[in-house]
Amino acid sequence: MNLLRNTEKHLSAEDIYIDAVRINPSIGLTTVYRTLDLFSQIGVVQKCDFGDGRARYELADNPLKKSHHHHLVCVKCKTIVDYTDFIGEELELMQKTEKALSLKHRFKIFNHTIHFYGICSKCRLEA
Amino acid sequence: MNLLRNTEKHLSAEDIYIDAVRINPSIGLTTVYRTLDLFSQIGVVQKCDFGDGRARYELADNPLKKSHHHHLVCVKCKTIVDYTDFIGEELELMQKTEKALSLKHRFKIFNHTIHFYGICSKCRLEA
DNA sequence: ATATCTGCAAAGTTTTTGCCGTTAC
DNA sequence: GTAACGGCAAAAACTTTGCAGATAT
Repeated sequence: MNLLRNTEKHLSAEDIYIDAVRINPSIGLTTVYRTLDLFSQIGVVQKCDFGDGRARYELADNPLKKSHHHHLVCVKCKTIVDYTDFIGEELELMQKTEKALSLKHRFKIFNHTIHFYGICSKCRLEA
Repeated sequence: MNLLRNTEKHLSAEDIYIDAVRINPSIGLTTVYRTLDLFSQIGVVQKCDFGDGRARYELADNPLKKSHHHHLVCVKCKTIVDYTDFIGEELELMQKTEKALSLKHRFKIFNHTIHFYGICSKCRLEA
């Protein structure tokens, strides 16, 4: 039961497990972790750690596709906002950097993430 | 006992705890976590999750300083390589993006990270 | 028949919480 | 005296592992 991770985005392993059980009620959480780990190692899925102790997963979009986006994280309440501003310019720089790093460190690179960290307006007022 | 996180970089909470105990043997791991959490919320320390289940911490350098760097992560063996290529160009783009995001989402942004994900040469050969 | 896949339960790790004594103002 | 800090032990949360049965080649 492998073909099901075309769901949404920012899903925790448990979210995915819940979805998966709806499709195949006999699936186990272990399998979800194993599959996710495999997928992230071959670059199909991007594992994201936002610092809340729970890993999130999303489809590893090709940076050329318009779904390509990055994240803005509130370090207090852990809210995650997706953004797509300046993605064109970002892509250019990232491709250049990726190329340089691939050569220099002999990595096969298949993805990248950008996180901005800050405090959202709600948390700033509450403090 | 707060003034001690001027150590090196990519330290796990436990690494820091071990260092801290050397300075003040009565300190507890809890305090390390509490202090680190506090520091990361005010932007003094950058909490980094590289996907190995253990959070790392490093001094949140001002992006203008030359210590500013980003990371290249092997998704297999979790090796982390620091890089500083194209940091000048990156900075320009990041500042522009940061400004746009601050306004649009009313965040107070104080840091950003860029991660490239791939497979290192060692792991590629072993597979 | 052999190798791979899977679920369950148990174990492991890392991080957080509750409680209470101590320190600071 | 009251509030903030800090440590210890216990708890919690997430993820991984061992094992045995099932599936596929």
